[in-house]
Amino acid sequence: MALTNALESRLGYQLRRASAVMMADLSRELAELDLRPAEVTTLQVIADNADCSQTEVGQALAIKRANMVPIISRLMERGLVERRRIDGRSHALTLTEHGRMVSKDAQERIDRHEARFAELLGAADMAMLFRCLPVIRSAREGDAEF
Amino acid sequence: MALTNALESRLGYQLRRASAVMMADLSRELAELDLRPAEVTTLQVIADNADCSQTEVGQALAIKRANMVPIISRLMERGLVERRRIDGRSHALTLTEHGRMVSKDAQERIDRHEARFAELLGAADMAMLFRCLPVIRSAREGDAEF
DNA sequence: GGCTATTGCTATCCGTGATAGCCGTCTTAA
DNA sequence: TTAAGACGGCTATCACGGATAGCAATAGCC
Repeated sequence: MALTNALESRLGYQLRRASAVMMADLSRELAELDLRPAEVTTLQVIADNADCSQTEVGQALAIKRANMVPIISRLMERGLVERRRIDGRSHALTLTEHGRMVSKDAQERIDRHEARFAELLGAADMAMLFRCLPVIRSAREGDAEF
Repeated sequence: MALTNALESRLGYQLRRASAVMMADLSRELAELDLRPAEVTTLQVIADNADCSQTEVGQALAIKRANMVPIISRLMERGLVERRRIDGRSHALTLTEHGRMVSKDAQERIDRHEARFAELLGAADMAMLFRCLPVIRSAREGDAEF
Protein backbone atom coordinates (compact mmCIF):
# COMPACT_ATOMS: atom_id res chain seq x y z
CA MET A 1 0.00 0.00 0.00
CA ALA A 2 1.26 3.45 -0.86
CA LEU A 3 2.38 5.45 2.12
CA THR A 4 1.19 8.92 3.04
CA ASN A 5 3.88 11.38 2.29
CA ALA A 6 3.55 14.91 3.55
CA LEU A 7 6.79 15.72 1.78
CA GLU A 8 4.96 15.83 -1.51
CA SER A 9 3.93 19.36 -0.61
CA ARG A 10 7.51 20.51 -0.08
CA LEU A 11 9.08 22.46 -2.86
CA GLY A 12 12.59 21.29 -2.01
CA TYR A 13 11.51 17.68 -2.11
CA GLN A 14 9.72 18.03 -5.43
CA LEU A 15 12.74 19.77 -6.86
CA ARG A 16 15.09 17.01 -5.73
CA ARG A 17 12.92 14.28 -7.15
CA ALA A 18 12.32 16.06 -10.44
CA SER A 19 15.98 16.89 -10.78
CA ALA A 20 16.94 13.29 -10.07
CA VAL A 21 14.63 12.06 -12.80
CA MET A 22 16.11 14.42 -15.35
CA MET A 23 19.66 13.61 -14.26
CA ALA A 24 19.01 9.91 -14.68
CA ASP A 25 17.58 10.50 -18.13
CA LEU A 26 20.52 12.68 -19.06
CA SER A 27 23.04 10.13 -17.85
CA ARG A 28 21.35 7.51 -19.94
CA GLU A 29 21.52 9.76 -22.97
CA LEU A 30 25.20 10.50 -22.38
CA ALA A 31 26.26 6.99 -21.47
CA GLU A 32 27.59 6.12 -24.92
CA LEU A 33 29.86 9.14 -24.89
CA ASP A 34 31.40 7.93 -21.65
CA LEU A 35 31.10 11.43 -20.28
CA ARG A 36 29.54 12.48 -17.02
CA PRO A 37 27.05 15.32 -16.89
CA ALA A 38 29.60 17.57 -15.20
CA GLU A 39 32.13 16.88 -17.93
CA VAL A 40 29.71 17.59 -20.73
CA THR A 41 28.60 20.74 -19.01
CA THR A 42 32.20 21.88 -18.75
CA LEU A 43 32.73 21.06 -22.39
CA GLN A 44 29.81 23.26 -23.39
CA VAL A 45 31.04 26.20 -21.38
CA ILE A 46 34.49 25.97 -22.95
CA ALA A 47 32.90 25.67 -26.39
CA ASP A 48 31.03 28.91 -25.76
CA ASN A 49 33.97 30.69 -24.17
CA ALA A 50 37.24 29.94 -25.86
CA ASP A 51 40.35 30.81 -23.82
CA CYS A 52 38.56 30.93 -20.52
CA SER A 53 40.31 29.73 -17.37
CA GLN A 54 39.47 26.77 -15.22
CA THR A 55 38.34 28.93 -12.34
CA GLU A 56 36.04 30.91 -14.60
CA VAL A 57 34.35 27.75 -15.81
CA GLY A 58 33.96 26.73 -12.21
CA GLN A 59 32.34 30.03 -11.34
CA ALA A 60 29.90 29.77 -14.22
CA LEU A 61 28.85 26.30 -13.12
CA ALA A 62 29.11 26.64 -9.36
CA ILE A 63 31.89 24.08 -9.25
CA LYS A 64 34.71 24.79 -6.83
CA ARG A 65 38.22 25.33 -8.12
CA ALA A 66 39.41 22.12 -6.53
CA ASN A 67 36.68 20.09 -8.19
CA MET A 68 37.46 21.43 -11.63
CA VAL A 69 40.87 19.79 -11.60
CA PRO A 70 39.88 16.17 -12.23
CA ILE A 71 37.22 17.25 -14.72
CA ILE A 72 39.66 19.21 -16.87
CA SER A 73 42.30 16.50 -16.50
CA ARG A 74 39.96 13.89 -17.84
CA LEU A 75 38.83 16.08 -20.73
CA MET A 76 42.47 16.67 -21.61
CA GLU A 77 43.40 13.00 -21.38
CA ARG A 78 40.52 12.29 -23.72
CA GLY A 79 41.93 14.83 -26.14
CA LEU A 80 38.82 17.00 -25.99
CA VAL A 81 40.33 20.06 -24.36
CA GLU A 82 43.65 21.81 -24.78
CA ARG A 83 45.21 24.45 -22.66
CA ARG A 84 47.75 27.08 -23.28
CA ARG A 85 49.75 28.80 -20.58
CA ILE A 86 48.68 32.44 -20.25
CA ASP A 87 50.42 33.21 -17.08
CA GLY A 88 52.57 31.49 -14.59
CA ARG A 89 49.29 30.52 -12.97
CA SER A 90 46.44 30.42 -15.43
CA HIS A 91 45.71 28.51 -18.60
CA ALA A 92 43.48 29.36 -21.54
CA LEU A 93 41.14 26.48 -22.29
CA THR A 94 39.95 25.60 -25.78
CA LEU A 95 38.34 22.62 -27.43
CA THR A 96 40.35 20.47 -29.79
CA GLU A 97 38.86 19.55 -33.15
CA HIS A 98 37.77 16.27 -31.62
CA GLY A 99 36.41 18.14 -28.64
CA ARG A 100 34.24 20.23 -30.92
CA MET A 101 32.81 17.13 -32.54
CA VAL A 102 32.08 15.44 -29.24
CA SER A 103 30.61 18.63 -27.90
CA LYS A 104 28.29 18.86 -30.85
CA ASP A 105 27.22 15.26 -30.39
CA ALA A 106 26.61 15.88 -26.71
CA GLN A 107 24.64 18.99 -27.58
CA GLU A 108 22.32 16.96 -29.77
CA ARG A 109 21.82 14.35 -27.12
CA ILE A 110 21.00 17.00 -24.57
CA ASP A 111 18.58 18.58 -27.01
CA ARG A 112 16.77 15.28 -27.44
CA HIS A 113 16.69 14.78 -23.70
CA GLU A 114 15.35 18.28 -23.11
CA ALA A 115 12.81 17.93 -25.89
CA ARG A 116 11.26 14.92 -24.21
CA PHE A 117 10.48 16.96 -21.15
CA ALA A 118 9.55 20.11 -23.01
CA GLU A 119 6.92 18.13 -24.87
CA LEU A 120 5.61 16.72 -21.64
CA LEU A 121 5.21 20.13 -20.07
CA GLY A 122 4.17 22.40 -22.88
CA ALA A 123 5.53 25.81 -23.76
CA ALA A 124 3.64 27.80 -21.17
CA ASP A 125 4.82 25.71 -18.25
CA MET A 126 8.36 25.63 -19.60
CA ALA A 127 8.39 29.42 -19.72
CA MET A 128 7.11 29.53 -16.18
CA LEU A 129 9.82 27.16 -15.00
CA PHE A 130 12.53 29.22 -16.68
CA ARG A 131 11.18 32.21 -14.85
CA CYS A 132 10.84 30.56 -11.44
CA LEU A 133 13.90 28.36 -11.16
CA PRO A 134 16.40 31.22 -11.43
CA VAL A 135 14.47 32.99 -8.68
CA ILE A 136 15.08 30.02 -6.42
CA ARG A 137 18.76 30.03 -7.34
CA SER A 138 19.07 33.72 -6.69
CA ALA A 139 17.83 33.17 -3.16
CA ARG A 140 21.15 32.05 -1.90
CA GLU A 141 23.89 31.22 -4.30
CA GLY A 142 26.21 33.54 -2.47
CA ASP A 143 27.81 30.43 -0.99
CA ALA A 144 29.81 29.92 -4.15
CA GLU A 145 33.54 30.25 -3.67
CA PHE A 146 34.17 33.43 -1.55
CA MET B 1 34.04 38.67 -16.78
CA ALA B 2 31.00 36.44 -16.65
CA LEU B 3 31.02 33.62 -19.15
CA THR B 4 28.32 32.88 -21.67
CA ASN B 5 26.42 29.85 -20.63
CA ALA B 6 24.01 28.26 -23.04
CA LEU B 7 23.11 25.80 -20.31
CA GLU B 8 20.98 28.44 -18.68
CA SER B 9 18.26 27.55 -21.15
CA ARG B 10 18.27 23.89 -20.18
CA LEU B 11 15.54 22.71 -17.88
CA GLY B 12 17.67 19.96 -16.40
CA TYR B 13 20.43 22.38 -15.59
CA GLN B 14 18.11 24.92 -13.98
CA LEU B 15 16.54 22.15 -11.96
CA ARG B 16 19.90 20.91 -10.72
CA ARG B 17 21.05 24.34 -9.69
CA ALA B 18 17.79 25.29 -8.02
CA SER B 19 17.65 21.98 -6.22
CA ALA B 20 21.23 22.41 -5.03
CA VAL B 21 20.43 25.81 -3.60
CA MET B 22 17.47 24.48 -1.67
CA MET B 23 19.42 21.45 -0.47
CA ALA B 24 22.17 23.67 0.84
CA ASP B 25 19.66 25.85 2.64
CA LEU B 26 17.96 22.81 4.10
CA SER B 27 21.22 21.31 5.32
CA ARG B 28 22.04 24.57 7.03
CA GLU B 29 18.65 24.56 8.71
CA LEU B 30 19.06 20.94 9.84
CA ALA B 31 22.69 21.18 10.88
CA GLU B 32 21.95 21.63 14.58
CA LEU B 33 19.89 18.48 14.64
CA ASP B 34 22.84 16.53 13.28
CA LEU B 35 20.52 14.85 10.82
CA ARG B 36 20.98 14.61 7.09
CA PRO B 37 18.15 15.47 4.73
CA ALA B 38 17.62 11.81 3.89
CA GLU B 39 17.32 10.93 7.57
CA VAL B 40 14.84 13.67 8.30
CA THR B 41 12.83 12.70 5.28
CA THR B 42 12.72 9.11 6.48
CA LEU B 43 11.69 10.30 9.93
CA GLN B 44 8.75 12.21 8.47
CA VAL B 45 7.52 9.25 6.47
CA ILE B 46 7.62 7.02 9.53
CA ALA B 47 5.83 9.70 11.55
CA ASP B 48 3.03 9.71 8.98
CA ASN B 49 2.90 5.96 8.58
CA ALA B 50 3.36 4.11 11.84
CA ASP B 51 4.27 0.44 11.48
CA CYS B 52 5.46 0.69 7.91
CA SER B 53 8.39 -1.40 6.74
CA GLN B 54 11.82 -0.25 5.65
CA THR B 55 11.19 -1.20 2.05
CA GLU B 56 7.94 0.73 2.00
CA VAL B 57 9.65 3.88 3.20
CA GLY B 58 12.24 3.36 0.52
CA GLN B 59 9.59 3.04 -2.14
CA ALA B 60 7.87 6.21 -1.01
CA LEU B 61 11.13 8.14 -1.19
CA ALA B 62 12.79 6.44 -4.15
CA ILE B 63 15.57 5.13 -1.94
CA LYS B 64 16.76 1.63 -2.65
CA ARG B 65 16.35 -1.09 -0.06
CA ALA B 66 20.09 -1.32 0.40
CA ASN B 67 20.43 2.38 1.06
CA MET B 68 17.70 2.39 3.68
CA VAL B 69 19.76 0.14 5.95
CA PRO B 70 22.31 2.69 7.23
CA ILE B 71 19.62 5.36 7.47
CA ILE B 72 17.38 3.28 9.70
CA SER B 73 20.37 2.02 11.70
CA ARG B 74 21.44 5.53 12.49
CA LEU B 75 17.92 6.61 13.42
CA MET B 76 17.69 3.63 15.76
CA GLU B 77 21.09 4.26 17.34
CA ARG B 78 19.97 7.79 18.01
CA GLY B 79 16.86 6.44 19.72
CA LEU B 80 14.51 8.11 17.27
CA VAL B 81 13.04 5.02 15.67
CA GLU B 82 12.01 1.66 17.06
CA ARG B 83 11.16 -1.46 15.24
CA ARG B 84 9.15 -4.47 16.09
CA ARG B 85 9.44 -7.81 14.37
CA ILE B 86 6.33 -8.49 12.26
CA ASP B 87 7.62 -11.37 10.33
CA GLY B 88 10.76 -13.37 10.07
CA ARG B 89 11.80 -10.77 7.52
CA SER B 90 10.04 -7.48 8.05
CA HIS B 91 9.88 -4.98 10.88
CA ALA B 92 7.24 -2.42 11.75
CA LEU B 93 8.82 0.99 12.19
CA THR B 94 7.59 3.57 14.66
CA LEU B 95 8.97 6.73 16.19
CA THR B 96 9.97 6.76 19.83
CA GLU B 97 8.79 9.57 22.07
CA HIS B 98 12.09 11.29 21.46
CA GLY B 99 11.74 10.61 17.76
CA ARG B 100 8.40 12.37 17.72
CA MET B 101 9.91 15.42 19.37
CA VAL B 102 12.84 15.57 16.99
CA SER B 103 10.54 15.01 14.06
CA LYS B 104 8.38 17.93 15.17
CA ASP B 105 11.45 20.13 15.53
CA ALA B 106 12.64 19.09 12.08
CA GLN B 107 9.19 19.76 10.70
CA GLU B 108 9.33 23.33 11.96
CA ARG B 109 12.78 23.88 10.52
CA ILE B 110 11.65 22.59 7.17
CA ASP B 111 8.61 24.83 7.33
CA ARG B 112 10.80 27.86 7.92
CA HIS B 113 13.09 26.81 5.10
CA GLU B 114 10.18 26.29 2.74
CA ALA B 115 8.55 29.55 3.78
CA ARG B 116 11.63 31.51 2.73
CA PHE B 117 11.29 30.23 -0.80
CA ALA B 118 7.51 30.38 -0.90
CA GLU B 119 7.72 34.05 -0.05
CA LEU B 120 10.24 34.61 -2.79
CA LEU B 121 8.07 32.98 -5.41
CA GLY B 122 4.54 33.92 -4.49
CA ALA B 123 1.52 31.67 -4.27
CA ALA B 124 0.70 31.53 -7.97
CA ASP B 125 4.17 30.36 -8.99
CA MET B 126 4.32 27.91 -6.13
CA ALA B 127 1.07 26.38 -7.30
CA MET B 128 2.42 26.03 -10.82
CA LEU B 129 5.60 24.43 -9.57
CA PHE B 130 3.60 21.90 -7.59
CA ARG B 131 1.72 21.13 -10.75
CA CYS B 132 4.75 20.91 -13.06
CA LEU B 133 7.37 19.16 -10.98
CA PRO B 134 5.34 15.97 -10.52
CA VAL B 135 4.85 15.91 -14.28
CA ILE B 136 8.61 15.82 -14.71
CA ARG B 137 8.87 13.05 -12.14
CA SER B 138 6.16 11.05 -13.80
CA ALA B 139 8.14 11.05 -17.04
CA ARG B 140 10.40 8.29 -15.94
CA GLU B 141 10.44 7.17 -12.39
CA GLY B 142 9.95 3.62 -13.48
CA ASP B 143 13.64 3.10 -12.76
CA ALA B 144 12.91 2.72 -9.07
CA GLU B 145 13.66 -0.72 -7.68
CA PHE B 146 12.30 -3.29 -10.21
C1' DG C 1 7.62 -29.89 0.41
C1' DG C 2 9.67 -27.29 -2.92
C1' DC C 3 9.91 -23.00 -5.78
C1' DT C 4 9.79 -18.29 -5.86
C1' DA C 5 9.36 -13.72 -4.16
C1' DT C 6 10.32 -10.76 -0.44
C1' DT C 7 13.01 -8.46 3.35
C1' DG C 8 16.86 -6.91 5.30
C1' DC C 9 21.57 -6.81 4.92
C1' DT C 10 26.87 -6.52 3.42
C1' DA C 11 30.21 -4.72 0.55
C1' DT C 12 31.53 -1.86 -2.86
C1' DC C 13 31.33 1.52 -6.24
C1' DC C 14 30.09 6.19 -8.69
C1' DG C 15 29.23 11.16 -9.09
C1' DT C 16 28.92 15.60 -7.21
C1' DG C 17 30.49 18.57 -4.19
C1' DA C 18 32.93 20.55 0.12
C1' DT C 19 37.16 21.77 2.95
C1' DA C 20 41.89 22.58 4.17
C1' DG C 21 46.11 23.58 2.87
C1' DC C 22 50.47 23.84 -0.46
C1' DC C 23 52.99 26.22 -3.98
C1' DG C 24 54.21 29.21 -7.40
C1' DT C 25 52.99 33.58 -9.54
C1' DC C 26 51.09 38.00 -10.17
C1' DT C 27 49.84 42.66 -8.31
C1' DT C 28 50.11 46.49 -5.69
C1' DA C 29 51.22 49.68 -2.27
C1' DA C 30 54.42 51.38 1.11
C1' DT D 1 61.80 47.61 -5.00
C1' DT D 2 60.34 44.55 -2.20
C1' DA D 3 56.97 42.57 1.02
C1' DA D 4 52.12 41.37 1.59
C1' DG D 5 48.32 39.60 -0.20
C1' DA D 6 45.36 37.88 -3.85
C1' DC D 7 45.02 34.40 -7.30
C1' DG D 8 45.19 29.94 -10.07
C1' DG D 9 45.95 25.31 -10.03
C1' DC D 10 46.65 21.45 -7.34
C1' DT D 11 46.56 17.41 -3.60
C1' DA D 12 44.23 14.92 -0.20
C1' DT D 13 40.37 13.82 2.15
C1' DC D 14 35.72 13.78 3.41
C1' DA D 15 30.31 13.91 3.15
C1' DC D 16 26.28 12.60 0.93
C1' DG D 17 22.99 10.46 -2.05
C1' DG D 18 22.45 6.80 -4.77
C1' DA D 19 23.48 2.30 -7.57
C1' DT D 20 24.69 -2.74 -7.99
C1' DA D 21 25.54 -7.52 -6.88
C1' DG D 22 24.83 -10.98 -4.07
C1' DC D 23 23.59 -13.49 0.51
C1' DA D 24 20.55 -15.52 4.17
C1' DA D 25 16.36 -16.17 6.19
C1' DT D 26 11.60 -16.34 5.71
C1' DA D 27 6.93 -16.35 3.74
C1' DG D 28 3.48 -17.57 0.44
C1' DC D 29 1.79 -20.55 -2.94
C1' DC D 30 1.16 -24.53 -6.06
